[in-house]
Amino acid sequence: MSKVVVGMSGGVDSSVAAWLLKQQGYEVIGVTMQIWQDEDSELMEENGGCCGLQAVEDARRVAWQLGIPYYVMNFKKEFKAHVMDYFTEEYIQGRTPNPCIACNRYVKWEALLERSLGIGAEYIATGHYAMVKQLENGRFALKKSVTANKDQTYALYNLTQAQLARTLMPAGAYTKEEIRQIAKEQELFVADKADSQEICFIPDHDYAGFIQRERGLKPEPGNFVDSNGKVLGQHKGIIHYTVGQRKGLNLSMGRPVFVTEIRPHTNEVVIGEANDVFTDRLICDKLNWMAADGLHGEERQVTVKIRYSHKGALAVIRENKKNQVECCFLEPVRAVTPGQAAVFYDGDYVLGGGTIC
RNA sequence: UGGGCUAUAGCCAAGCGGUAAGGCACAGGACUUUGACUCCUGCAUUUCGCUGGUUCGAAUCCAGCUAGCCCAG
Repeated sequence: MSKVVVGMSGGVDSSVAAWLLKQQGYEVIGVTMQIWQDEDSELMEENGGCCGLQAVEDARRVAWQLGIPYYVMNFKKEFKAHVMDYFTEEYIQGRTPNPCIACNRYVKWEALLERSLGIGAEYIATGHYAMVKQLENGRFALKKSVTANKDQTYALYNLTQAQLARTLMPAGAYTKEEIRQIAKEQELFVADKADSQEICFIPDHDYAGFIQRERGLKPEPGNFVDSNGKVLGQHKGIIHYTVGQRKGLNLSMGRPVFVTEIRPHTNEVVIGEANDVFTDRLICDKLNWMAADGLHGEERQVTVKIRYSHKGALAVIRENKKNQVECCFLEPVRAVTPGQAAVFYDGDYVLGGGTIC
C-alpha cells in the first residue's frame, strides 16, 4: 500500500481528494501547511483563504471524519522566502508576480515533497483541478481538468519532472459539481464551503500596503505619461499598478485609459487607450518544460495562456539564443504583463511555460 | 477698468422657458486559488457662479455683481 501525503487546505477539493485516494487504496496522511499566519494572530480571516487558521481547524476535522492521520507542518520560512519576498520584489521591480505559481513550485511541492519523502511517503497529492499523466516519451505532463473553467494547470506549469513523478491529483478527473456531490455523500462538513480566492496572505486586499509594510518602503510618487512622454498626472508609486489596469488611476481623460507599461528606472507609468494594450508578441524566460524537454530549434503552433483566467490564444513559439521563447500570436492579445506566466498548451497537455519578460 | 465671450457634480459636457443627458473619475457588489480586465449598481433629491427681476413655471429671458478668458489700450 503506497503512502501518500495529501495537502489539505480545509476546502472541499482537497478534502474529497483525500477521500478519493483512500478509496483507491492508498495509505493517506493529511497535512496542512502552515505558511504565513502567526499562531497568535487573532485575526481569523472570515473569507477563508487557502491557508489560514480556520483552514487548519477544518482540515483537522475532515481528516478525523475520514479516519486518516493528520499533521500540521510549518513552512513559513519557505513561504516567506519563495513567495512573499518574491512577490514584493517583483512589484518593486515594476513587474506583476503570480504568487500561486511560486507557492506551488517551491512550497506546496518542493518543500512538502521533501518532507513527505522524509516520513516515508511515495507521493504527495492535492485537490487541484488538473491531471498528471506520463506520456509515451516518458515525460510527465499536466493535463487539463475535465472542468475547463476550473482548470488549474496554469498555476502548476512550473512543476518539475521529479515533482510530477511523485504527484497525484485525483480531483482533476471530476467536475466541481461532482466533487461537491461526493463531499455531500460522504457528509463532509466542508461540502458547501466557498471556493478560496485572491491572495491568501493579504486578507485585506491591500497588497500595496502589504509591500510597504514588508519592505519598510515609502510610496514614491512619479508621473503618468503618455506614449509621447507627455505628463498626464501623478501616480502613487509604481507598486500600485499593473499592465492593463484601468481602475484606481484617478485620471479623468474623458475616455477610459489603461496602463500600458511600467518603467521602474524612471518611475513612470505609461498610459494609453484601450487599443494600446494589445500586442501580438511576447518573450518569456525561466522556462520549464513539461510534455517535451524543449523545442529543439523547431517552431510550434500552440495555445498560450498569459494569465490564470485566460482562455488561451494561438501562437507560434520558438526558442531564441538566450534560452528564451518568443511567442507570436495569430491575433493580438490583451495586456501582456511582465512577471506573469506564459503557459504553452499542446491540446490538453501543458507543453511548458515561462515568465513573461 | 472700452468691447466681446464663458461661468452646470472631482474633470469634461448636454441643455436654448416646463420641472438637471452622457462620458471619465470615484464607491459598492459580482466574477476570480495572482495582479488585472469585464459586468452590475450607485453617484448634482428645490440644484445649474452670486443677488434680484419677468413668468403659472427659468439652468434656460432681463438687470446688477463676481471670476476667468480673448481683443483693443
